[in-house]
Amino acid sequence: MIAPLIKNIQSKIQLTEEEIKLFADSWKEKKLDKNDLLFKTGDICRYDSFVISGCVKAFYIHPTTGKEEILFFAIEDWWATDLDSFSNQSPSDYTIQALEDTLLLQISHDAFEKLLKAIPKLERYFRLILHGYISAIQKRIILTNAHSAEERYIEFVKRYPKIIQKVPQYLIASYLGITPEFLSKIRAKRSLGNY
Amino acid sequence: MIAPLIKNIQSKIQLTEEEIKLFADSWKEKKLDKNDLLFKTGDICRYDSFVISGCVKAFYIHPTTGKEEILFFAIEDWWATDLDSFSNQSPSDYTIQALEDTLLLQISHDAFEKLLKAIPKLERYFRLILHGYISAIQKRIILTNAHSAEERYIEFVKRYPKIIQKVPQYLIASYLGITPEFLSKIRAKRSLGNY
DNA sequence: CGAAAATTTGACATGACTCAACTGGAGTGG
DNA sequence: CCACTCCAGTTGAGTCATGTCAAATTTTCG
Repeated sequence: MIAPLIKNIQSKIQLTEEEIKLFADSWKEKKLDKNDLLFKTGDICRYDSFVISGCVKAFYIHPTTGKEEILFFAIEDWWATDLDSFSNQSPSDYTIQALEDTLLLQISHDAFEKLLKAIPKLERYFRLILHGYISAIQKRIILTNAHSAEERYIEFVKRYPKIIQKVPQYLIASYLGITPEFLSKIRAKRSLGNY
Repeated sequence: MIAPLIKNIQSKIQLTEEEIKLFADSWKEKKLDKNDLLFKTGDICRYDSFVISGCVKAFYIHPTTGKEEILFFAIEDWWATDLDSFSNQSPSDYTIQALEDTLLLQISHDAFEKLLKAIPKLERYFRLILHGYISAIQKRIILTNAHSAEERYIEFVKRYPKIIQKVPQYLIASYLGITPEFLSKIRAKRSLGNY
C-alpha cells in the first residue's frame, strides 16, 4: 500500500532501491473509520500522514462561536498533517477528522527526522511539496480577498471536482468562508441561469 | 551585506566556513528605488530575492476591475519571490514593487539549483522557510474566513507592527480584503471606543 | 419506515461596498 | 516661504452581498 507514496516521491526526486526499502519500512498504515479523529485541537500531531484513500477535513474551531472553519480537505495523494504541530511537537490549533473510511500512511516525528538524515534527498522532496501547497494557498488568498462568493464556488468546483463529490455542501461553504444557506442560494441561482 | 542572510540560515542549519564562502559568492546585491518593479505580471521571476532593508509589496491585478490585491509585504529578513514563477521559470501571476528604497540579495535560478547541489543541507533550510510561511498563511486563511474585518485588522496590527509603520493604510486594507474607506471607519470607531 | 442530518427557501438584518465630497499633509515650483 | 497640487485618509448617504433565524423539504441511513 505504500506504492502511491513512493510514486509521488519519485515524481519529484530519484531514489535507489535501497533507499526505497529504507523509506518503505519507516511508514505504518493507519485506518480511520468515518468520523474518527486523527488529532484534535490541543493535541500534538504526532505523525505526518499521507492519504492513500478516503477523505479527511482539517478545521479550526472558533473559540467564541464554536463553529468549525475548514482549513483544507485531503483525499488520496495529499498530506493530512498540521505542519507546525508536527515539526515542533507542540499543541495543534486544528482538528483533523475522517469524512469517510480512510487509509493513511504515517511516520512519527523521530522516525521522520531519522529518515531525513538517512536520505537527505528527501529534504528536497518535502520542500517541493510545501512549495506546491504554497502556490495553491496563495491563489486561495487572492480568490478570497478579491472575488465574490459565487466566483469562489465556481473556481472550487473547477479545481477540486473530486472533493465536491465527497464532501457535504455545508463543509464546502465553510471552506469558502460563507454560510451553507448562502451557498445553497448561489447554487439555486446558477441552476436557473443555466437554461 | 550578506550577513543577515547568513545569520538567518544559521538559525536553522549549520554551515562550514567553506560553505559560507561558496554561499556568499552566489548572491548579488540589487537596489530598488521607491516604486521600482522587481518583476510584473507575465514576467518571469528570475531571481530569488531576500530583503536586506526597505519594503516591497507583492500583488495580483484583478483582470476585470484592474484593482491591486495585496498578496504580501516583505521587509528585512523576508523573502520577496514568486515561488512558482521562480521554480518553473514561468510567467508570474503577481507583481512585486518597492514601497521605499530597498536593498535585496538575489540569486538566479541556475545558480540556486547549483548551490543546492553543492550544499544539499540548504534544501532543509528552504524547506523550513516554506514551512514557516505556510503556518502564517494558514492562520491568515482562517482569520479571513471566520473573523470580521475589525478582528482581522486588530490581529494584523498585533502581528506586524513594523509593517503598519511603513505601509499606507489603503494597502493594508487590500491585504485584509476590505476597502480603504471601510478600514478608515473601523479605525475611527476603535479610537472612540478607547476612552 | 422513521429519525436525524443536510439542504432549500423566505423574511429580515447588517457588515461591507460604492460613490462623492471634504480634509489635511507632503511635495514642488515660483 | 507661500500657493498649488496631489494623494491618502475621512466621512456620510445609499446600496448590495452576505448573514441570521426559522420553517419546510429532501436525503441519508439505521
